[in-house]
Amino acid sequence: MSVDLRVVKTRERLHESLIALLKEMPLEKIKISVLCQRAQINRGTFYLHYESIDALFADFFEQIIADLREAYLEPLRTKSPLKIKELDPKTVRIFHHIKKYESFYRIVFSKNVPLAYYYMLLEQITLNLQQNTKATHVDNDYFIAYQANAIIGLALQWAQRDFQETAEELSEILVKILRSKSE
Amino acid sequence: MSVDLRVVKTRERLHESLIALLKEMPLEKIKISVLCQRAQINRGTFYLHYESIDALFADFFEQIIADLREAYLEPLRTKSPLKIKELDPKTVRIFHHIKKYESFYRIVFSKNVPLAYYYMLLEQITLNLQQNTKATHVDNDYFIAYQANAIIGLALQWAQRDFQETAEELSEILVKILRSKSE
DNA sequence: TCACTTATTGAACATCTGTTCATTAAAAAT
DNA sequence: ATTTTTAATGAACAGATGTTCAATAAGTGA
Repeated sequence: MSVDLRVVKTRERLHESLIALLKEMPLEKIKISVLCQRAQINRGTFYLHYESIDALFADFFEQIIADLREAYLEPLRTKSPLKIKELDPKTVRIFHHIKKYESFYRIVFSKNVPLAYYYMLLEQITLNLQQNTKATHVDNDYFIAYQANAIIGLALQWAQRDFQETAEELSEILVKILRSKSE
Repeated sequence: MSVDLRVVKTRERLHESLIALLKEMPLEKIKISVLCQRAQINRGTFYLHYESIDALFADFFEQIIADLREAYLEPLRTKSPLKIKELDPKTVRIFHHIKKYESFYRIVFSKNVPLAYYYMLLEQITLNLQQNTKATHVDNDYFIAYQANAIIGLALQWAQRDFQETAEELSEILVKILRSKSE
């Protein structure tokens, strides 16, 4: 009753093939036909599993987002919800996460890629913020959206600088910004 | 030495054709072949002007961004740079701008569209913020990136709510958020 | 092990893409 | 008004897409 082994193998081969090709060319240049050739998979079979290269990549990114979800749970074991004034840069996990998967986030943040990946990341950060903050504002959804996008904004800027700074430095910048407003 | 009339006409027809088709189907479903058929333009001619449907749309969006640039200059005629504490919701123009071009921003914020449009909007908001704020932070670029993306974040949330609120309400929410941090 | 279920295959098809090139025709320059 | 310039055309091409369908073979379950 579990998943058919053939399905598992096919998806595995497609995944491996994508990773291999990503080392040779940008995501948008990868053709389904070439991917399948490499993976030794019939092109028609590809469409039984994914509708596009982007959907295949989204499958990967889903796993990465899952890792972010778990990373966020870590600092919350100590105390929750966090208050800005007590916020220690060391409890901020997001930038370490991004650095860990830097090669993926270079793609996720690249111009020719669909906005869908941005939304996937945004959704997870939003969920994390919702759990960590009390609903103090009347317009809480907007407040959360503001914060979540602002954090991604730092990540975008970081990417634009080719990830020169360390994750710790980014965390400190975030904390500094958050504190600078409650002076 | 001005632009050849034929070029102007061709681009005009392509623009009109795109607008017409956007009323029938989402951007990503518009085929170059169909667009050219409608515009009575040879398909090869399309490629003399644009490399893709996305590039054609970007051409439109460029004009819209230009309108945003001008709209931002308006409240600055009174006093500059603005300070948060004096910030009046009526001086915030961004949400009126988005509401004005709502049908375009529904596309710009949609999942299957390239991130490039987001960056175009981000760049303009960033430029506007850079002009309106003094460089108080050491990490000023990050601070600006934080603010600019946060504002777009409000717009994204607004779009997700199908633009139910008025532009004034969004402006007030922004001002409220900015003030709530300097209490 | 054998019968069953179903994922994968290969071939074929219409459509769309991106490009080339000689020809035509529209606009600019004189 | 005529020449010159160059944008637009139409045809043709290889390659990629997305889909269908009967045949095959791999995996499941008894």
